[in-house]
Amino acid sequence: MPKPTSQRQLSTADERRRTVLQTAVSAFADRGYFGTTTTDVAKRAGISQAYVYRLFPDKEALFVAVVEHCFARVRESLGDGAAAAKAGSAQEVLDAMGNAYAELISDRDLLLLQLHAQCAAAAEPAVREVVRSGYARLVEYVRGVSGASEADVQQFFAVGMLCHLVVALDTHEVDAPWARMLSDGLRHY
Amino acid sequence: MPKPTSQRQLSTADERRRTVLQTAVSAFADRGYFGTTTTDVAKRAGISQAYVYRLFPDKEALFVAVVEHCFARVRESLGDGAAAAKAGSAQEVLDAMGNAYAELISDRDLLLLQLHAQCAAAAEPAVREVVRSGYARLVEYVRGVSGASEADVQQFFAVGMLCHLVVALDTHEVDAPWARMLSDGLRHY
DNA sequence: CCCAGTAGTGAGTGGTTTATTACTCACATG
DNA sequence: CATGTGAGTAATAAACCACTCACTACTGGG
Repeated sequence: MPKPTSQRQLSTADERRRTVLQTAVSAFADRGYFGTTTTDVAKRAGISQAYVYRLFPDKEALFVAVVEHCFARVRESLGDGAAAAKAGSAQEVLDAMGNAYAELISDRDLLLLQLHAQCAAAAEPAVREVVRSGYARLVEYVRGVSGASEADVQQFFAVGMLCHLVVALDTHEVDAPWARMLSDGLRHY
Repeated sequence: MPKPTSQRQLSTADERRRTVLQTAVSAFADRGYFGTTTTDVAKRAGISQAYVYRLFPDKEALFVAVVEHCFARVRESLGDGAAAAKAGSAQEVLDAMGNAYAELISDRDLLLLQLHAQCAAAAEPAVREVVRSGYARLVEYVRGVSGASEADVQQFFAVGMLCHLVVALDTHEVDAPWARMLSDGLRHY
């Protein structure tokens, strides 16, 4: 969509790929891998649908790249949290990372994409692979940097999964005991 | 698919609706709401695609019915677990229910459908509604029958969500520390 | 100034998908 | 055995989707 009047700024393909990756997060966050069309992704990125196929070989590769990008952001955010509690006890480090994660996923799209990636992982081998290796990195990092027990690390991820549920259901807009029970103590911004 | 040779057994529409509901669980379990076609559902049920639309007004209503059916089965299985530990402490009742749930979801399809329902809940209001009320019933039932603290009930569901992750990723076929850390102590059959 | 290479698009193609319609067949009842 | 009703389907409409290709527009280097 070149604007004929203003001076045009062509990006390099690499730059464009990065911006498409970012905007594709919110595209896929809505309806997941199967429910999102490449046209949706193109529209959000402000490019033509055809150009999506110049930047990525096919829809699956695009989705995989988006998922990987999200895992990288999560990993980065956990790192920030850990850095903020470097000298603390194992539990303090876990808390700090939980906090950082909570802040990160105040961007609802990012969390929903994690959830959709998990769903698509069950159906598409390529997605399963990237989600597995994503969680592998996260689990090993959390265990290593916190020094917490395996059980505590497991608990840490269990609570993370609970976050996915409460965000997907938007329980905080439900005023009922069951909703409060599920989301109690989970930080959100 | 009437076999012209053998004598034909027509079902009533209600019977048929029930069998379609059951077989549709495994159809939707593979690729979720958006990734599964009504033809897939029809094939598994052994009826024509057109007849799916006689039995259910549209795809969304079908999916909602399937989700509701699954929640009913989960609720039932928790009830069985609770009955088996009627006189026990709160924690014993929770454990018994966890066990019953683990046994129930040794049927992988049932668990995957829960996961896909959660994903679709984020996009489709009708699905969100049924998933919300499904979890509402489960949470309130677990809380009531076990008498456990709110924190313990929350923990119970957090572990349930962790089950969704390890099944979606098939971690038990991955031989690595991170996979064992996530799935350790989770019963499976 | 020209030209090679890259950014980017319009206009499709072939295959699918949801949903409808018009129809056939089975069966119970009087 | 005529007939009404519900079970079930084949065929298709209409929209949509992943992916392709031929093409134009911009830009930097010689």
